Amino acid sequence: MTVVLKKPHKSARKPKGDGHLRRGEILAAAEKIFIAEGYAGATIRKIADAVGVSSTALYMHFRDKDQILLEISNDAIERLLELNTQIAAQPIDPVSRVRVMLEAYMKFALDNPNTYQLVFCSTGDHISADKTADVLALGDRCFEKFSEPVHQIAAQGRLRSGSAVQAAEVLWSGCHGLVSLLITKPSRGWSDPDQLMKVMLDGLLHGLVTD
Amino acid sequence: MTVVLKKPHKSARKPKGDGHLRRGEILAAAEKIFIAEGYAGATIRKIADAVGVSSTALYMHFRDKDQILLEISNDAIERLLELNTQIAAQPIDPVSRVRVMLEAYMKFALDNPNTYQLVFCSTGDHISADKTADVLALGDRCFEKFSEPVHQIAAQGRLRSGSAVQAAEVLWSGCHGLVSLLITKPSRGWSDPDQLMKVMLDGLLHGLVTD
DNA sequence: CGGCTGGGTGATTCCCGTTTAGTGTCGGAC
DNA sequence: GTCCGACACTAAACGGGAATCACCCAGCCG
Repeated sequence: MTVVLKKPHKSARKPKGDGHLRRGEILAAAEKIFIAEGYAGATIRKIADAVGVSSTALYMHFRDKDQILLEISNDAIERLLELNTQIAAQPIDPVSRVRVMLEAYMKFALDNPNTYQLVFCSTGDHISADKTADVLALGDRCFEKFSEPVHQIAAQGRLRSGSAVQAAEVLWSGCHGLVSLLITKPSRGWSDPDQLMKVMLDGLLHGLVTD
Repeated sequence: MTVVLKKPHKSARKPKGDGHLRRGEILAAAEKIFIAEGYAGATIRKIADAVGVSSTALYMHFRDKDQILLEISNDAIERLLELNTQIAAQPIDPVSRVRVMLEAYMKFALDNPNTYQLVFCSTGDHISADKTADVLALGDRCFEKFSEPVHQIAAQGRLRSGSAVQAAEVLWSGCHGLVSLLITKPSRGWSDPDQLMKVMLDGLLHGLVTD
C-alpha cells in the first residue's frame, strides 16, 4: 500500500538508477531534433523536453550543447570512415577507388545535410579546440584513407599536375564545394545533382589523372 | 540654473540634424567589427558602442541586424560583380576568361572570409526571403557573367561532358569548395593555397574543356 | 538510524536581438 | 516670443537562448 501512495510523486520523475541510460536517451532525442531542425533549432530545452527531463539535467551528462552535437557528428563521421574503409578493401584500381569514395562522400553529405554542415561548413570558432579535436582527428583519418589511392596513382606517375597531397585536397574540396552549395543553397535552380556529381568527378579525374 | 543642470545631459548626445550621416557611420563601424569578428561577434550592442550611440538607435536606420550585415555583403558582392564585368570586357579567349574570373573569385573569398561565409556558406534560413532576395539576385548576376564564357566554350563544341550550365556550376562549386574549406578549416595543414588554386583550375579546365 | 552520494530540479545569471514608451531639442508657424 | 510637431535618440524591458547555482530527495552503506 505504501507503494501506491508513493506513486504519484514518483511518476513525475524518471525511474532511479538508470543514469547511464539517460545519456543514450539524450543523444537519441538530440539527434532527431538536430537532423530535423539543424544546429540552432536543436535547443537544450527542446532536447530536454523530448527526453522528459529538465534542461539542467543535460549538463549531468554533457559539458555543453556543442558536446552533444559533436558526439552525434562523431558517430556520423565514424560511419563515413567505415564507408571509406570498406571501399579501400575492394579489389579495384586506384582511380575507381577514388571515384567510389568521393561518390560515397557526396551521398553521405546529401543524406546528412545538417551533420555535414556542422562538421564541414562551420568554422568551429565558438567551440573550444579540445572538443573538436577528436572529430577533427576522425575527419583526418577519413582524408588519409581517401589519400591512399591518390598516392598510388601518383606512384604510377599518372598525376598530371601537382603533388599527391595537393591532388587529394583538390579532389576532396571540389566535391565538398558541390555538395555544400547544394545543401546550403537548395533554392537556387541547380541542375540535377546526380549529373553534377558525375560532371565534377569526370572533370576532376580526367583533369588530374592520365590514363 | 536650470541651464547648468541641462548641460551635462546635452554633451552626452550626438549633434543634431545629421541623421542621414548616422547610417553611414553605422555601416562603417559594423563592417569593421564584422570583418574582425564575424557574424556572431558583430553584436548590435558592440556596433552601437563603436558608433557612440545606444543599441536601439540602430533600429532607426536598419530593420534588424541581418539588414546591416546584408547591406555590407551587398556592397562586397557588387565589387565582385564589378570584377567579373571588367574581366568580361577583356579581349582574351573564353577559357582564359573563365580562369581569370575564377581566380578573382577565389582571391575575393580569401580576402573577405567573413563576408564570403555569410553569403556563400550559410543557409540563410533564419533570414526572411525578401531580405536575401537582392543579394541573391546579385549573386546570380555574378554567376551569369561567369557563365557567358562557359557558354561560348560550349558553342565551340569544346565541352568534354555535360551541358554548359552544368559545367559552369561544377567550375564554380569546385572553386567554392576549395576556398570555403581554406576559410572554415584554417587550422588543418593545407598545402600552399596558391598552388591548390592552380591545381584546381588546371584540373577542372583540362578535365572539362578540350583544346 | 544517520550521513553520503548520484540524479535531478527551479531559480538565477548573463547575453542576445528586438520592442515599447518615452525624452530632449530643433525648425518653423503663429 | 511662444508653442508645436517631428526627429534623433534613449532607458527599460521582454522573451529566449546557454549555462550555473543552491538545493532536494531517494537509496544505500556502515
